[in-house]
Amino acid sequence: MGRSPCCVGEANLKKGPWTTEEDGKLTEYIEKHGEGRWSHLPKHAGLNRCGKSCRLRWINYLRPNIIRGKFTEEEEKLIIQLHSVVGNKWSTIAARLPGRTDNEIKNYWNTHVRKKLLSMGIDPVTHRPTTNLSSLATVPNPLLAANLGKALQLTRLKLLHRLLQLFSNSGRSPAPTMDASNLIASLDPQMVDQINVASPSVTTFMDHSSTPSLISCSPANSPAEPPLKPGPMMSPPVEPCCGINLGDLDCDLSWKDILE
DNA sequence: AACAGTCCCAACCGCGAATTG
DNA sequence: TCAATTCGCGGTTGGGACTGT
Repeated sequence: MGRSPCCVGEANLKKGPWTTEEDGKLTEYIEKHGEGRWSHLPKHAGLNRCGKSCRLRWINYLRPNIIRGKFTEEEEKLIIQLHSVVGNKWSTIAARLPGRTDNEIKNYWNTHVRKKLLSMGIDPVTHRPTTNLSSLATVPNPLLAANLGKALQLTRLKLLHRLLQLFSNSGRSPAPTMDASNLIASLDPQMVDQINVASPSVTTFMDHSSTPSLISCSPANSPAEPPLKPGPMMSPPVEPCCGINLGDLDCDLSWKDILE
């Protein structure tokens, strides 16, 4: 059903950063009465704030046992691993990182991990090697950007070559993937000529207009804790396409494999 | 020192789910 | 059963801190 915006009609409610006095009032009230009934809390605690704002302040900042400061390597690894399973379910991820809040993890992801993965050529959404040049272009490192040109051309070529090998091995005509035609279009024409010598069917990609999605593999390892429900970012069970099990195909196409 | 650009994070917003009456 | 209310979540933003020129 949803609801109207929080605290609509409540005039003059304070917004913005909390003062130490407000923090004190909120902490004192919750220590006395416990969490919950957030909509009534501000009135009873003597705060001129929206209940929602109080809840957020408590959960993300005032609650005891909150760990503040830099994330450890172990935490970062765990976040990446969990994200690959559940996607942007920050609260689910936070539940497995004691002392960390969903907001903190979300911020950390958006400011650090995302960029780190992109700079490694990994799509932070799918956790797969990215072939999307626009996402690579967002990598802030100018050195990386400067070196991208030739390296990317080579990488695209290898990726295409590998795809073609897989398709030809299957005995089927190549069904273009989401980015295959874009890859071709972005290639240096001379390079396309070169791969045409080795794999004349490359340019047949260009004639296709349909664009099936690339497939993600299920994560190889999941936490030992109760099984996590994959989030919406995870691909549905892999369906055979053109008689090929694309799941297997995609698993075979690891980034390392492509580059080597 | 001054300014511009970028980074980072606390807090806000709006939505759907869950609960209540 | 259903509308109203409350809660919790994920996306987004504002502005202070930091860095480079």
